[in-house]
Amino acid sequence: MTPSAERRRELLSTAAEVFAAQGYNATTVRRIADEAGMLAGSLYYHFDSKESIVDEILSTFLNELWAGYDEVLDAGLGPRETVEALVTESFREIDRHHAAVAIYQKESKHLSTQPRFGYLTESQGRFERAWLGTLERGVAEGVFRADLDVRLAYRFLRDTVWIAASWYRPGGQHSPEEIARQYLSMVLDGITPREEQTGRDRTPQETPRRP
Amino acid sequence: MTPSAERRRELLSTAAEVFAAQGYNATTVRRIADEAGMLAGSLYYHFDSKESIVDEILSTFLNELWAGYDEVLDAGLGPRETVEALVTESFREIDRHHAAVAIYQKESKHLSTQPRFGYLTESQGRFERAWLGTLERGVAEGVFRADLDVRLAYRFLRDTVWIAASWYRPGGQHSPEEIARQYLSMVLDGITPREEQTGRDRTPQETPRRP
Amino acid sequence: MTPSAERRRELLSTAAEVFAAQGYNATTVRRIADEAGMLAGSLYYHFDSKESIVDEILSTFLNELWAGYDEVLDAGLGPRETVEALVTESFREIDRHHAAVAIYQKESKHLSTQPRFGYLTESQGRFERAWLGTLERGVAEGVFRADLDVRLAYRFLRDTVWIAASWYRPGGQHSPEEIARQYLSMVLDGITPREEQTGRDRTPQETPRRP
Amino acid sequence: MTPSAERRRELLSTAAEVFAAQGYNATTVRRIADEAGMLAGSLYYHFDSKESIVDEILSTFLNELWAGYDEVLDAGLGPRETVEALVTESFREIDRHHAAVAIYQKESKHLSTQPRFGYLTESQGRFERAWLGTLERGVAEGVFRADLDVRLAYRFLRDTVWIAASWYRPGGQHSPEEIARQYLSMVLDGITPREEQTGRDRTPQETPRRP
DNA sequence: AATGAATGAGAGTTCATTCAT
DNA sequence: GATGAATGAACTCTCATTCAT
Repeated sequence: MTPSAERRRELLSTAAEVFAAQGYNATTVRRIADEAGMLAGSLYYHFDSKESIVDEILSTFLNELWAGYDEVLDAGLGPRETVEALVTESFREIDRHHAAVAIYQKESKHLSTQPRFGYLTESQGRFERAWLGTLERGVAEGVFRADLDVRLAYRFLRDTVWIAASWYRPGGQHSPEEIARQYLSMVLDGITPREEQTGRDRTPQETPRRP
Repeated sequence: MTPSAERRRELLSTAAEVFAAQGYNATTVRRIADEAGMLAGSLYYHFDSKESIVDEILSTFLNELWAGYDEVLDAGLGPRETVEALVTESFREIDRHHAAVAIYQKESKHLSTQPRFGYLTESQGRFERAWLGTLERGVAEGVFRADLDVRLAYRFLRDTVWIAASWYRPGGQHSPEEIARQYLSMVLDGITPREEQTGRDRTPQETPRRP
Repeated sequence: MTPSAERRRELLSTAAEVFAAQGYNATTVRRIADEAGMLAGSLYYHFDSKESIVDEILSTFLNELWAGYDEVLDAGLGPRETVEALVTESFREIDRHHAAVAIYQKESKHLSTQPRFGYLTESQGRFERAWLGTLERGVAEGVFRADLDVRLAYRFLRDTVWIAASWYRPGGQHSPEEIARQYLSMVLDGITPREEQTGRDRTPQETPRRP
Repeated sequence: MTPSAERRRELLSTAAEVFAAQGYNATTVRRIADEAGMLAGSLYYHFDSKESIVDEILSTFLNELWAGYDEVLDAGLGPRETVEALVTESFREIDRHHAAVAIYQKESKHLSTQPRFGYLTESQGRFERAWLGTLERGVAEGVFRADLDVRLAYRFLRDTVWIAASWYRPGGQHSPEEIARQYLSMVLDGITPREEQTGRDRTPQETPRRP
């Protein structure tokens, strides 16, 4: 990585942190520059515009996210295992890119109205297809409840996972895998006890962290 | 209701709609005024500032919300029934004040840093106590799973419900009670089938709409 | 005086008080209306504009002022007695119209640039001629010091008198005549003792208040 | 002096000129910017607000003024000489900072109500103590007339001197020292001739300009 | 006579952006 | 690579004024 690219990455990381904390609109480019130890004008040596900064933050994040997702989706897992793997992968992304995820969560609806951010809408579509497909397959195979409103369940799962970015802080007491397991146990089995439940064999297994 | 108060309510409703759609910061008072069919300056005959508009939107909403919540919390219900009633009440509030809820969801973190919006923080505290208490009681009584991480479950339930305001549109095909029932069935029983499940008696009953 | 004219006079008095206290520009017509117990718009039933309010305040004041001044100037007094009478008359005007005087003092320079307030400039001219003439006559007659820079002395006297409006409050411990006597003693005799001074016969006599 | 500080000084000087000519409230920042050859927004690169501009103008002026006054007050002069030196110093300040003095004269009453301008009130207090003390000392020592109402004389001297800023223009035919001499001769000896007056020895001497 | 609601011009201020140095 | 100074559009808000009632 060239030194220039390294600086760029630093700046993007700083900007993401500020955007996540204050919101895109409420964040001034001056504030970002302050945080990076330079003057507002100097940022324009590195980036075209404020917009192109979020753009790069979000697209970088989504590229990585889909690399992980596609690996899961192409692995030929069953519906339940797919759900478990997608959720776990999501919490890992929150762990690694929590600022980008928070921005994505808060601003994507607003930003996606602009052509430049068309990929947000596109990504949302892939998202929807992946989840809906998995859920429908699970219902068909009897792995998920027959009376499930899959569209509602899709929104439920989607929101449930990403909203965690609003409170999750990396380095806390729970690893992303731990949080994923807890979430999955609630979503898959519910918060009320299952009488016949033996525990171990129904609770989602820990997915090993990839190297 | 005096015509003046009626006009005020109309304007607040218009403003709430715009705030919810575009975000507080991204919304100009000109836009609100446009939508209300007047000039930007004219808004200031009715309100002190843009801030006092959101303030009134949010505090009105929270007052109504807590009226409903308190009724539930004071009813002496069991933990499971309390959760059901709170979730149902929440979806009703989303139905009635979907714009206010969306604003609350998106902006309260940011706004609550200002003293004027201290009641947001306060409300969040009451919220947390009500939910945590109910969950803990449920675990103690064996109504909820013993291995539940209640703090995590609290966040899960809280966010899961409110985030629905971001996609819920009143007058759609599902009534708030219907959506609440579906959500509750996922949260309480999970999305995987329960072998011994008799269905009817474990699925949350429809809570009758209050007159 | 018709009741309408009476109300008008009240409003003008109220307005003058506020203008004097806060300055013309800094005073909002709403503030005046508040003070008068009505709404801002209602003032426009009585007056054409904010400007016409000051206009009426100032022109009324100046008319009365010049009535008094002209009486003095036409009385055929000597220069010293003329100065004494003008100063005394001025302090009486400050006593009666202290608000108008304060406005005149603070705003006339600014207002007189507008054609509508041409009479302010005109009045200032008459003022200057009256004072300068009196001073020159006094110097010629040996009543005032021969080395006097009359233009400087004119400004000195003019400012010295009117500036008192900025701190004078009617009903205080000194009557206008008393203040006039003190001022005149400073201006005419200076603040250092005159060796041969017998006091009584050199201190300006109290001018009897007109009925 | 750095070029930046120099620019700042220029802008302050321009602003002071406009404030003095039109009054603080009546002056728009657009007008100041015009006069400075820039756009309104550009002023905010140099200053926080319109208020902070007057603030800097007034506080800079008062600092310099009190430097001069304190030198006089600490010099151990007699009361008459102190009055002469203070008046002379004042006219020099009017000469150097005529715009700031005019602003001080017109706006300080209004501005001093704000906490930020508390130093105006404070300065007025020091002013009062300095003048009153000197006058009282003079009366006690027999240098000033025994029948002097010192509070009245204080106001008289204070206002008389500063009001001159409203008409004084630097570079006119009279030097500040010349005007001070004339003023002092009126104030100390009065405008009527003193029979026994020897002239030279009682007229205030020209105070040499400090290097 | 007065109200209530609005107008519209313009105020102070913010901020993304530019560019010569 | 970064600075310092500026731009210009847009923003929130103020206020004198209007007018139907």
